[in-house]
Parts: sequence; structure tokens; C-alpha cells
Amino acid sequence: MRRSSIKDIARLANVSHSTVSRALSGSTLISPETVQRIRRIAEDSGYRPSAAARSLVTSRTATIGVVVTSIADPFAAEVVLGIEDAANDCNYSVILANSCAQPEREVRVVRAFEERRVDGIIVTSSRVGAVYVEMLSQTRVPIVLLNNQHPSEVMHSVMIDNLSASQKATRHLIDLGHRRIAYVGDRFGCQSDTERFGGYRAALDLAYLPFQPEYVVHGSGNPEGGAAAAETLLSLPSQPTAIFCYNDMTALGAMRAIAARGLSVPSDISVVGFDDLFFAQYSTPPLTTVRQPMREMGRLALDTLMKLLAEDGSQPNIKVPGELIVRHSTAPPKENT
Amino acid sequence: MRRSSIKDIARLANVSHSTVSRALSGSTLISPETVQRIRRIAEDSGYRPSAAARSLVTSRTATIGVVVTSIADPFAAEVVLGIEDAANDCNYSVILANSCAQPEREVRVVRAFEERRVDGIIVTSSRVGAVYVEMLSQTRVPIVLLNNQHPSEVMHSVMIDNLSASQKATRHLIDLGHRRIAYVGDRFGCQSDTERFGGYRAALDLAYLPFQPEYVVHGSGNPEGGAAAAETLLSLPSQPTAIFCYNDMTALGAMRAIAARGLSVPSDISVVGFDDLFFAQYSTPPLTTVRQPMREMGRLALDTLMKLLAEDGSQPNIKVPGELIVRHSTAPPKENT
DNA sequence: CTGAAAGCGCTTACAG
DNA sequence: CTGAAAGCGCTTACAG
Repeated sequence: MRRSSIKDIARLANVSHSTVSRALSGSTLISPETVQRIRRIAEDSGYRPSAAARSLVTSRTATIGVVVTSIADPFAAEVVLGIEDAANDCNYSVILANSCAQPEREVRVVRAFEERRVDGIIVTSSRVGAVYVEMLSQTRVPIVLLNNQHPSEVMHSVMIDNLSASQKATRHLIDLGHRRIAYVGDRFGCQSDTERFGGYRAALDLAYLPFQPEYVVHGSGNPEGGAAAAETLLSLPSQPTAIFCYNDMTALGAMRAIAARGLSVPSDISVVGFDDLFFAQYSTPPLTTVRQPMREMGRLALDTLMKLLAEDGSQPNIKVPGELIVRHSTAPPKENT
Repeated sequence: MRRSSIKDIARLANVSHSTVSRALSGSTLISPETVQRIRRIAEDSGYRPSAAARSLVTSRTATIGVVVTSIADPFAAEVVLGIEDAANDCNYSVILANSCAQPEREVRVVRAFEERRVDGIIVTSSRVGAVYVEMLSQTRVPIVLLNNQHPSEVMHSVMIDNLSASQKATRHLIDLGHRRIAYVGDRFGCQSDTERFGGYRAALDLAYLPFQPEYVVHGSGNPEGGAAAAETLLSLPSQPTAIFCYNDMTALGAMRAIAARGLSVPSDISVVGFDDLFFAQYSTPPLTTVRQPMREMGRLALDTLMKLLAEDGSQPNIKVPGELIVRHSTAPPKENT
């Protein structure tokens, strides 16, 4: 059974298909009664305009492409929820693609986006670099990068304010009385790691605390990396009394490693994360962390895209503040340390 | 700058656009040399066929619509990853929509899917009922339900085998020596809850253990509900020594409530979850649970859809077995209880 | 206010 | 093997 087209409605209403088109799109040219009548008929026959046919002539698809490394990453999922939510408000649809950090797959994604003529693209926390962004930009559609690791001057972006958020988190530990504070970063070379490290250092400097290179270890953004990094720190002759982690996943691994050593968080060692993923409040102990407003950032990315599509001169780079959430993984250091 | 069309390529290659179309689609009618030449030109000029134009004539879009309640739900995210992964293999794109369990939004989603002429639809763990499924079925495209709460006879589905998985989980507790085993369900009226409860009862019956209604409490699928339910159970004159929970979220809340009472898991009370979400291995203690192969189920749902599209008579209802993952939240009951 | 016509970018019988 | 023609379902100047 074929879906009914504008012509079927035209026949039913005894008008031309042009009139139907106008009536349905709310043109003021058509007499109100005719509009009413046509709308009724269209409604009754369950008519749905073909997006494909429309976009063929308007050359807009009301579709945006969203690339994430993996939607199973809770950060990405929250962001995508925000994006889709906002897109829904503007009657846009989102085509979701996982790059899985595989170059071949990324190429296919771009191709698919091009063939589907998406009106814009949002890339979330891509770890792949300038090459990919370059490739995306060849689609000639507006692109918004969200927490991208390789910001490009030409691209628009929404990013968490890593520096000030990390500084706040480190400052929290300093205020509690910690002096030996470690930083467990992500893999080398990713910008947000550099920035978060920068905030950590800035807080240390402002408190006139010495920077000790042995207190800076690199993880890999996941619990395993965090655990390994924490073990390195715990083997130090002079253990840190607090660890600021690149993200919650890292912190989770660090807490596990600490517990495995028979030490306790926060009485022996304080731990701070970054992101405020869902499980942060359910870890043992509940994790003190920096909250990224993930959904709002997703919304913001979509709004930026919409402004770009409306040729509205929009701010090219938006920085979003993080919020320190103090839970129970941080406490003053022990007296005798 | 307009994207180049098939006509542009035709001009460049000195052939008709029909020939370009055939060459690009791999028609055997065209001479190999011509195909080569045209492909080269198309490649060089970065030509991308318009999916919209193509689907207008073929009346297929190579697009599937996926509805989830919320992509921020880790279960849905894993499933969607599996779906998109499999879709990518067949050159299909997925349009993602969050229903947010809001009826108005669901209506809009169906509408969007209809206008975009998706070739098929996958609905994941919808809590909304028969009405919605009915509405979806009016799109006249194949639909696959994944862990849907209101299975419809006419629909195809992939579901976890709730009954046998729950029976296995309960049996595990019985084998450990537990006799007073509670079940914390989801809200009333959802099918998977009924089935999981069924598995629990079946295991009890098989072991000749008495069924005690006061040991069955309802949560709401999230930690808050699990915590409240656990508190109810802990206030019972004769506390259960083990709790089987509808899902991991519920178990998380239950464990928190148990800890809040100063009791310990598993030495005082054993807890079992369902799903094996990421955090299950990172809870304290790591959670014994039933693993649902979420990604594989997503893949399976897409494969089922593809078979349906190929008019291949496919099995209408697929049941996937769950796997019991024993971690550290279960142990034999205390001697003296 | 309404209609006839052209055209968006493809695919695919129909001829040759 | 290749081309001219029709048509998919819309929108939108152009006439009236």
C-alpha cells in the first residue's frame, strides 16, 4: 500500500497539488476555508509529506549528523540526549554514528553524512585529530565540536572550562589541608588533559605549594588506567594524601586500587574525579567530582548549530563552567602525615 | 557552492547522466573502461549521490528509526551501539529518537519516522504500552521490539529469556544455602518484571522452598526504588538473607540501604542484580548479576529487521539467554540465621 | 486566491 | 553498450 502523496490529497479536495502544498505549509495565500478543508482531508487520510521530496527542492534536510566515539560512553550518551532533545524542539532529526575511533569507520560516517545531506554536524569528544576534522569540514556544512581534543580555529565549539574547573577541584583539596596532591591524567597529547593539568598546577602555584613531577602520572581515561596510576603513586616513598583524577572513570579505578592496598578513602587518601557521571554518587564512598553539565552542553551545541544555519553570527567558542560537587571521597589529611 | 550532481559528472565524462548512474551503481551493462573512467571522475570531483533523490525513486531510504526512552539509560546506550554497529555494516543509517516516556513526544517521533520514510523501526525497552506499538504499526514498516514490556503478537521481537535467567540467579542463591530469599521487582504491570518474578518462584518451587509474599516488594527500576524496597525488607521480623533484584540499578540502591543500616553485603545479606551494566563490576562489593548481551541483542534486532526487509521469513520472536556472573555480592548465609 | 509548469537529482524501463 | 524520456513527491516562481 503506497503512502498517499500530495496529488492524492489534491484529487480528494478538488484542487491542484500546488494548492495542497501551500495549504499544508501554511501559506497565507490560500483562503482560510480551503486551508481548513485541505488540512482536514490530509489529516483524515494520514498524509505525511515526504521529507526526501521536500529536501530535494529546498536543499535542506532538517537533519543533523552526530558523531561520537561510542554511544556506550555515558558522557556521550548524556550529551546526545541533550542534542536530540533540543533538535526535537526544532523539528530536526539526528542521525547517530559511532566512530569507534576507527579511521575507516570515520570515513564512512562522513560519507554517509554527505550523501544524506545533513544540515550540520556535531562531533563529541573525538580523540581523533585534526585530519578528521579537516575531512568533516569538506562537507561544507557547519560543524560544532563538543569537548573536542583537537580544537581547530575555524570550527565552532562548546567546551567545558577545564582550567578553572580543575583549579577549583585542586583548590578544594588544598583548602582541606592537603599538601601532597597528585594528578592522574589521561593519555598524553589530549587537550583537555593538558588543560586540567594546567588548572591543577595553577592551584598549586597560587597556594605556593611546590610542584612535584613524581605526583603526575598518566592513566588512560578508564578504570584500569586509573588503578595502575594509583598503584604507581602508592609506591612512592612519600605517598600523596590526595589524588585529583582526569575523570570519574579514572577515579573509580584509583579508589579500587587504594582499597586493594588496604587503605581507605577518604581517611587515608582523598580522591576527586571529573565529569559527575551517574555512578559517581553511587561509588563507595560517593565521589567528590567536577560536574560537567552534559545535557546542557549538548543543547548548547545544537543551538549553536541552529544559529549557524540561520547565518546568525554566533559566538564561535563557548566555554561552560564546571561545578564542584563535594561528596565523601575527600576529607582533611591525617594529622600524622 | 553547490554539490556536484550526476549531470556534472556526465558533462565531465561526455556521457549521458543515465550512463553515469549505471556506472556508479555497478551496472554490468556499461563497458568496464567507461565505468572506470566515470568512477575516477566522480571520485576526483568528490561527488556524493543524493540519498534523498535516490530514495525518491527507489522508495527505500536505507534508514532505520530507533526509539529509546532515554539514550542516557546505559542499557539503551549499549543496545543502540549494537544496532548502529550492525546498521553500519549494511550501509544503513540510524535516526535516533528519545521518547522520554512522554506521549506527545512519542507521537512526534512516529511522525518524524513516517515523514522520513524509515525502512524499519526498532523500539527498545519501551514502557509505554500497546497503544504506542499500535501507532507505530500504522507506519506500515517492519518493527522490531527489544525487551518490550508489552509484546504484541503481530510484532517481531528480541527479548532476554527472563524466566530462565531469573531462575538461574535464584538458584545460585539457593545453592549457596539461602532459604529466605526476597525479590525486589519493578513497578507493577511490566512484563519483564512478571517474568523475572516467575523465574524466582520457579526456582523456589523446584527447591521446595516456601513462597513468602512478604518477601516480594516492588521498586521502580532505579536506585531510589531499590533502597526503599530494601528498607521494607530489612524491617521485617524475619529478615531475608538474600535479595534478588529486578535490575542492577535496583540492586545498587538496595546495597546502599543495607550499608546504611550498618549491615554488610554479602556477609549479612547477599544481593543479586540483573543486566550487568558497566558499574556492576565497580560497585562495592562487585555485583553478582545476570548479564544481558546488550550489544548482541541490538545487532540481533537489526539483523531481524534486515531479514524482514528482505522478505525473508524470519523467526518472529527471538529469546536470548542471560548469563549469571558471580562476583562478590553473594555468599552463603550466616550460620546463625 | 488558484493553477500549470519547471525543476530538485536520481533510477529505470524503453529504444536503438 | 548508450541515450532520451518519464517519473518519484515535493516547492515555487510565473500567470491569471
